[in-house]
Amino acid sequence: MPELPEVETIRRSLGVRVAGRSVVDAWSHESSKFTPAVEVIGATFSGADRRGKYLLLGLEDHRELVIHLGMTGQLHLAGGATSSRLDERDPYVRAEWTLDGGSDVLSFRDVRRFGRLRVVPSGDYRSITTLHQLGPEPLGTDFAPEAFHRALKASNRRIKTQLLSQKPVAGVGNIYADEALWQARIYPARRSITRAEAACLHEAVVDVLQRGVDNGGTTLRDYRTFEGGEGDNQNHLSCYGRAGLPCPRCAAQLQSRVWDARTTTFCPRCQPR
DNA sequence: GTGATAACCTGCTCGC
DNA sequence: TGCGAGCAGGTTATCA
Repeated sequence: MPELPEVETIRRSLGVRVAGRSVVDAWSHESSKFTPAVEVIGATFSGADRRGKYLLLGLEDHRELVIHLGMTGQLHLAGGATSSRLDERDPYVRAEWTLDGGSDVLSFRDVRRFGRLRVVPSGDYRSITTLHQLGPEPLGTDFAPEAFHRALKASNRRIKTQLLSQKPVAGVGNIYADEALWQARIYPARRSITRAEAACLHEAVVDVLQRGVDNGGTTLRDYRTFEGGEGDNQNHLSCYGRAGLPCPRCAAQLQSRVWDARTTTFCPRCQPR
């Protein structure tokens, strides 16, 4: 499932491929999650940016095409204009944009339809609540340990649930939350942490996300890079998805539990209550 | 305002 | 072999 490293990996490839290209035609699935795709017909892409897990495709008419990949979203640029025949279209493609020249098609494929598209005025995210209220970028200079601790203290929810809320910090999903909490030795269901623990978690969040970016993202099932390849970070995970296996740090058996409808893997010895 | 929970969605795995 | 149940999880809506 695309989290910050996966979206960033896609952004880096996508930006250089679509900048300066105009959209001459578009198609969308009938769901209102995807119909905004056709609003960009006639516009020209200016580049690709990212906030948290949101991909922001700038348009030269001062708008942005905001893409959330959800659980299974994939973006792909294909040559050869293969999209015109409805009966030949991949049944899981939810939107397509035909670029100038007519031979290149940018497609958004999303098997489980958890993804969504939106077109907004540049920088105006008020209509997208989560994006509007998004916490600081973890790999940017605004993400500071003190503010992170204050944000975590502001709520009584479980620490992991708070990380997934995107408010204390942007871009963390289930995989990197488990990895960061394991690295920081913090029990995921804790409802408060000390300043020192928050500083440790801050460092772990930055570390696991940067490692994810460096490894091209984590491919467990659906995630693919813009070129269609797999990431490599799944080969570097210490905790997520390893329930029943020995902890790489202390060899205790990693455990799995469900909190707030999210499966969480943790080490009962390294991450005590 | 806050926290918890259900719903959305479909492929895959597992047990019978 | 085939079928049904359960699971995966990011975001949004709803309820207490």
